[in-house]
Amino acid sequence: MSSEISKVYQPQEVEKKWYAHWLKHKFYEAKPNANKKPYTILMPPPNVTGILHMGHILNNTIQDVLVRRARMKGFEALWVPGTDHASIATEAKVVRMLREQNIRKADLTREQFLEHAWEWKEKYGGIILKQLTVLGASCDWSRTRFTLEPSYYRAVIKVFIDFYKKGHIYRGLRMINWDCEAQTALSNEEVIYKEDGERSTLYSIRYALKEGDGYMVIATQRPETIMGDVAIAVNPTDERYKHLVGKKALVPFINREIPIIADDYVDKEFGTGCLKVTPAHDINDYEIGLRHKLEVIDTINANGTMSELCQMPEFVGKDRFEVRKRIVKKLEAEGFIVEAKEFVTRIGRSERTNTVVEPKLSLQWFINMQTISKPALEAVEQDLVRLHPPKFKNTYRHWMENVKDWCISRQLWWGQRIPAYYLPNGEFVVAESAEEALLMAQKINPAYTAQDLTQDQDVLDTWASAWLWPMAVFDAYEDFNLKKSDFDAINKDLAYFYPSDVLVTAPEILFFWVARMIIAGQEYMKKPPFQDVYLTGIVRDKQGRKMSKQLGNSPDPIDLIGQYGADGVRVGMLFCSPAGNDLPFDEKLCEQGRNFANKIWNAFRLIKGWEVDAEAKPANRKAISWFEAKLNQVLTNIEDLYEQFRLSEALMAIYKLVWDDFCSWYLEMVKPEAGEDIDPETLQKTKDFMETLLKLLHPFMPFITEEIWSLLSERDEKDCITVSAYPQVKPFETQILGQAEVALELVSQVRNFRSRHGLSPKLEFDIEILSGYNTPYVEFAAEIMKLANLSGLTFPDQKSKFPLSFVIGQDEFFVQIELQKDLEKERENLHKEIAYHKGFLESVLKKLNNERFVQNAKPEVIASEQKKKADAEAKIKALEEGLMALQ
RNA sequence: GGGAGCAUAGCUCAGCUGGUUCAGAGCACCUGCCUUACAAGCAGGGGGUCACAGGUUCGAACCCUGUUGUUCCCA
Repeated sequence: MSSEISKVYQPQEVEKKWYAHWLKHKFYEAKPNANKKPYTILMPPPNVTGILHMGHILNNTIQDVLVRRARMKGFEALWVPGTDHASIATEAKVVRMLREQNIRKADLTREQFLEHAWEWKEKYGGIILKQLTVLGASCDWSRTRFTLEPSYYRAVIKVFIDFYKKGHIYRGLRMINWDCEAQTALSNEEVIYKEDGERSTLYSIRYALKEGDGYMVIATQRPETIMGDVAIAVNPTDERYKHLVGKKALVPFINREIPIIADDYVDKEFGTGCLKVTPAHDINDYEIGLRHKLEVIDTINANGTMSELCQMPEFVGKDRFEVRKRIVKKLEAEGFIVEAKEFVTRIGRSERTNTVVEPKLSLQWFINMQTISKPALEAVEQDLVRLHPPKFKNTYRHWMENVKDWCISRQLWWGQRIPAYYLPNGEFVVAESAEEALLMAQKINPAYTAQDLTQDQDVLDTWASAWLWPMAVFDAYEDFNLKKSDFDAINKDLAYFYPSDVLVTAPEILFFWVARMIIAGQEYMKKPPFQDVYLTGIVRDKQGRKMSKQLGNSPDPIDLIGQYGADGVRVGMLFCSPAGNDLPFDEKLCEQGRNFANKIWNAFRLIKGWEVDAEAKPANRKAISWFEAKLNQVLTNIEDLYEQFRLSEALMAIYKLVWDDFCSWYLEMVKPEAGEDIDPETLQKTKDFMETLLKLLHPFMPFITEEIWSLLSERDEKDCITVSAYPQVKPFETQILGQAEVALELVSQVRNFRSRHGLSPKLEFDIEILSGYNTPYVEFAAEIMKLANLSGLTFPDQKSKFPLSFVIGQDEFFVQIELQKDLEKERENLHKEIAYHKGFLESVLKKLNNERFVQNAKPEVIASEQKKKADAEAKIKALEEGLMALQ
């Protein structure tokens, strides 16, 4: 035994050493190779603002497993890393940072602000990618991309222009979600609602009718918007108000005359059944307004304060929530309020700033999704893109069939600036550059100069750049010709690596990102950007809560890796993560991963410690043949599991193969007795097996496998497991597997027997076997004797005089040992067993005696029932005889 | 409010076209062991009315209906 090998596996130095080694030899850099098939994975680019959390660990471990396996299987495997500029999140971060330095964004020019933003990005933007190296990510770092770098910027702008020319992009007045704090529009997906709703007050307010003394009572939670009211709506079937439809009411305080209208949207049950219609401040009211051709009165400014249009000077310029408090008091004082009650409602808040989102009519840029989304829906429907697990197909279809236009403008500076240039006459032109825009403008009026043009102040939604990721990472758009709306050339990288093979991401961004990437891929490449989408679960804590910074319930992945090793954390993460299922994370899983690494380490130590006797004859051919068959059987299964993206099951299969079959059975079979040496053939075969197992393990546990690989034999420094050839399935003997199963069951039963009778494992004895089929016991006699510590196995013609026996199937085993104690207990056990089998026999007989069963069931089913009957009868007979012998 | 999914051992999940690969795996648990690869280990063991109620069938964890609970998506 080489004493310098530690008894416990110590991952820390090993991991650093090998990661550096891999990078040094550029093992993970890929380029088009005519002799190999490509295998591509594009990393979902993490936000530059983020730091590594458990979700990243899960997500990137899965990608790494897939790409490492593909690389070993001989593909030109490419994993492209990168980061996303995340416009809102990053801008918010930079604004906050500047505020701490007493700098206000409003005091900076656009250029000055962007300088700060870039500085921030350079400093903190790469943290996650750096952290991924600790996990062992086998990315091609030479291809690291950023969604705001120059060539990517150009791509986004080209696509905007191309879409505009094709008529897919328009500028329009729409009701959008407005973040009053960030002062920007939000997409629907950026508005979040608290799960259980939020408490609010529902006010019932009296509106006088124009004619007579009557009044109507409306219910609202936003009394500050009443000055924007343009109608009162009731349900057309509501008998209470039918007679009022067509009449007029008066808005409190300002006494504007508004019509009373009938609209299906109104819920008779909610509040009083009368709805005040405020098209400027509610999306549903806006739609009612459109149907009834009502005026829009916008009483709230972009920053959330009341505008002049509210006609109440005392409120102008005051925040809407403050105005709500004040106007309630005023309404109360003047007797307008009938009732105020608490209720639970859904309030939309900005994902980034948590401000209550204001529905706002605003001029924004939109992408019309109707037509362009069709090919993307079909791609999934026809399984050109397969979602894993497939249940997401429903969700996807539902979204795509009800897709809404996509608001892509954001009132921010950090991002790709919209390439629209406004002219003094109110028109605008869309162009790649200011110079080009001027030329276009001069076609409208030759007198225009550069000073007459103003570029749109807004930038594009981050997803409007991220959706080009599969193409832009290969610089596809550098060859895009706007004039003909097509590529002049498909560059080598793009031609070779597009489409990618698998996208691994979270279901939360199925629409945000995945769907839109498919749309863009179909639009420009006429091919979806990936074949399989593996949707991971959400990592939750033990109590089932989502892990988040606010809750502080997420362990720091870097600490975990320090504690359990990267391999241990990877394995722990994957143990509990079937695709699409949330995974309740428990540090214990990492512990299990670490323990597994240690087990592998010790198997290696055992083999490494063997002294070889060059003269010794091969002693373990049976064990070797068996393990070879077992290995191939499991490998077949593993391949199948990978095919179905059932990674945690594939890992479990390997885990059991290594721990149970290899360590607990095989190594125990071939292990030389203490002080003895091993024969050369067994040693060689065992090392080969170990290498094969290491290769199977490598995608999951890259570091320990590389370390052992290097220690197992003398190797050149480029001879690394990470670039070795993955094991291929070979045909295997099934017969020997069946025999071994029978033989190993006997070993277990002998151990069980010892345990039941309190016999030491060291006490040797003979076993007599009475079986109709001795082959398995004969073939594996040596292994059985070694593992069960028997002094002999014999096959007599008749029953033994020894009273202690046990039964497996139809086979009886007699233990050659005089045991006086515990006869009573033994009898009890036998009684129990007999009772069980009699019960079982009865249930079988019930079937066989049922005429309808015999008539209807398939012949093979009947045959199997008959075999069950025979087995049970034989077993009962044997057990009863055993019982007799004990009397 | 509309749609989709899920409910199997203490926990996390397998269980394909109904029938011994049908009640399984890993972890946890219990018992005995420091047996010179590994106590981060070895050997053995217990544990589930397959959410509930009906139905179809010779036969249901599996198919159908309803109920309850739960998760997600959309409004």
